[in-house]
Amino acid sequence: MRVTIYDVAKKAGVGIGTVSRVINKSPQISPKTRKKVLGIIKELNYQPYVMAQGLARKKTNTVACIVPFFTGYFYFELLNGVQQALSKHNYDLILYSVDLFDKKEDIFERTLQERRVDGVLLFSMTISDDYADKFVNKKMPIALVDGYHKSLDSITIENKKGAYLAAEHLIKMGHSKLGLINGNLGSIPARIRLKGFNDALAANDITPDEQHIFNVSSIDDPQILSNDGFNKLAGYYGMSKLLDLGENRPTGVFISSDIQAAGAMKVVNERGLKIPEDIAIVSFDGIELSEYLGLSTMKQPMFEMGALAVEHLIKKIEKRSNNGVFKKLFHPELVIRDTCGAKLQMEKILD
Amino acid sequence: MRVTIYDVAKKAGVGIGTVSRVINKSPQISPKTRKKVLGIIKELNYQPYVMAQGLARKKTNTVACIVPFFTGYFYFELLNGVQQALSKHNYDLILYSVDLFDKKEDIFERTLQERRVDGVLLFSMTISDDYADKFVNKKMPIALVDGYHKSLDSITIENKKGAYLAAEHLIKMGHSKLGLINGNLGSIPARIRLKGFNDALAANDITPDEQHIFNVSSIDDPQILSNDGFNKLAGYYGMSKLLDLGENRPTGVFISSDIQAAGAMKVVNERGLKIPEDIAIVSFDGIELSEYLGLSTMKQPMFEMGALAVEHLIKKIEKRSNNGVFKKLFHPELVIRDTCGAKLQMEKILD
DNA sequence: CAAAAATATGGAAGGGCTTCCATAAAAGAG
DNA sequence: CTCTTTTATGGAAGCCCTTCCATATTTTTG
Repeated sequence: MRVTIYDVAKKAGVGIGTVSRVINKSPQISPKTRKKVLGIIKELNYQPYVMAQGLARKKTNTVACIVPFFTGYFYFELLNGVQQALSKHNYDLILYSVDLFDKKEDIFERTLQERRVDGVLLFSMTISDDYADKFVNKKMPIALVDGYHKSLDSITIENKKGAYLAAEHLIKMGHSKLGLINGNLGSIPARIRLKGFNDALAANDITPDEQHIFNVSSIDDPQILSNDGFNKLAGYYGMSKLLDLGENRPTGVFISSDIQAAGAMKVVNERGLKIPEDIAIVSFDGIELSEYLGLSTMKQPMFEMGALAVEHLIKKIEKRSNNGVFKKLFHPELVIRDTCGAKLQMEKILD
Repeated sequence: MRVTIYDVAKKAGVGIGTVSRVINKSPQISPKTRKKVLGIIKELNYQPYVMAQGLARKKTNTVACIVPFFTGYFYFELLNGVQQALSKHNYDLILYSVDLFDKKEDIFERTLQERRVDGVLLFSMTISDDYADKFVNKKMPIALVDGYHKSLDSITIENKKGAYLAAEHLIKMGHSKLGLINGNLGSIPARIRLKGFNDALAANDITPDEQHIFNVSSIDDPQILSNDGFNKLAGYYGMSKLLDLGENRPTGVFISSDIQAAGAMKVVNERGLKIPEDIAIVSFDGIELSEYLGLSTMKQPMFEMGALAVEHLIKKIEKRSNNGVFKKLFHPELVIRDTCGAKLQMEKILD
């Protein structure tokens, strides 16, 4: 039979309320009693039963993370930050992976109703006004990471500035025929990155060439469209299109995610072209993969974003935060590796 | 106020027991009543409250996954299989990441006592006899994935055979100076892979050269030692040592994990050597990264391993399984990409 | 030293569900 | 149409906690 609070109370010769107060570190317990009860707890190896605590407190000490799992590594690093922050606060993490669109709403519905969790972390996904309202009305704390909704807390990255800096860097490297491989323009990051890209061109008096701008929206292959086009295949396909232009192809390409860049690099290699000599690349995200590939990329501080999201969410859960909508914007940082050509240029200068 | 089973019962004009039975798909409910109650449930948008269910049923419908998180991608793919299998059975996944050793035992203790979960999946970790007994005694189902304990269910990979095949492949490619970069020999996979490697050499009348065998155990840099040496840095360091041998270096190297291979490839490139021309590599694991790097590797069917682990665990949880200890051995499969030199050789032949 | 205030403790009620036992309704048998 | 069996339903008790209210104990104050 399980050891309950009653067993502890009886053995310690106190009431169950007292035991409960000891467990919950209530200040209004005499040191003597506390010590006695703590002794018995250890002796019986008692541990409170979370389900019962949850029922009584109406609190689960658990947070849901909804992650578009299939996409890969980006979330892994975020998750790491999240996990560490949560365990510091003694919260558990329930992981929901979403692949299909309707599954997302399913999970929203469940988290709102079942009350299995005290709060929700939503990664890289959109949320309809409808559900946003539901979360607000039901007072279920939610934070979007790498996603945006006007009435919800969100932690995002300066996408526009990132794209701007990436393009600017390529321009500084001497490229004037600039390409862009983007995700689905239906997604906000894709739209904003396009804007940043265009701004950089404009600021440098470069007229964008429509041919050099690829976005996944024109395609209807579901594999290419998955995850809003932020996938390997889309990168492969996009780069093929650019290379098909022959001499007209761009010489420097900004690719809106590392994962797309991985695919893009593959085609470039397959066609016998050299990176960065023939085509220079700067991408976006800064996942670990970029390091292995030698990708020059705009790095997002993912670990920090995950950790901050947790800190903030817990504040809301524990009502230690005002009720305003919290928005935090992180800045991406240009990490120069091999694909942008900066190192190569530097070597030449030094020679 | 929350919608409870009482609200539904009242509105439907039935008793709470009836509502409960409808929810739990009890057969002994007349179709008429079922329909009526189901209607009200939808109308009130009622959903049972998991904490209360958990308390009453003494069941949580949740499984804990204990993962050595920091290491990386290997677990990501396993997790994917796990997650999908779990959600099919309507179980939730609580993720515990372990970095420090004592944290592991902490989590064991908690899962055993708090009863927050119905079962545990332990990835790539050892478990002491002591804790193994505790799990058995407390009847808490647990399955080890990529780990072994005699009295617990486990799902593992044929490490010896995998290493054997990898080495054999290199030998077939014409290499006779074979190197090995291994993890910490304190870990079982590292020991077994060493054995497989040696067996392959013996079977082909090659005397192993001590100099060509690197294992992390001789080092005391904590970074290199982390995760039993299955990390990038260890690979980098190990390969440096082999390359330091100059003309004496091995021409073909079996590296016991993809992640180490990534580090190893980096040094090889830095030193201006070519893969596979100067050094051929076959590694182990088959994580997604290996694809990007063009690594020839022994692929573990990770998704399947994760999924099977779940299926099995749930059977145990739901008592649908006999009580024997379940052991399943998966077979790794050689995936030929660029680093082993097989493709290159093939091209030469075709020319 | 008594009265008032502050502090510590006991335990009933309540949280939302499942389940068992008792009872009511329906079906079958004679 | 009545009696027995089967099937369907109602609701109390129990799962293990927290919390509030009532009471007991200690400390402070005049």
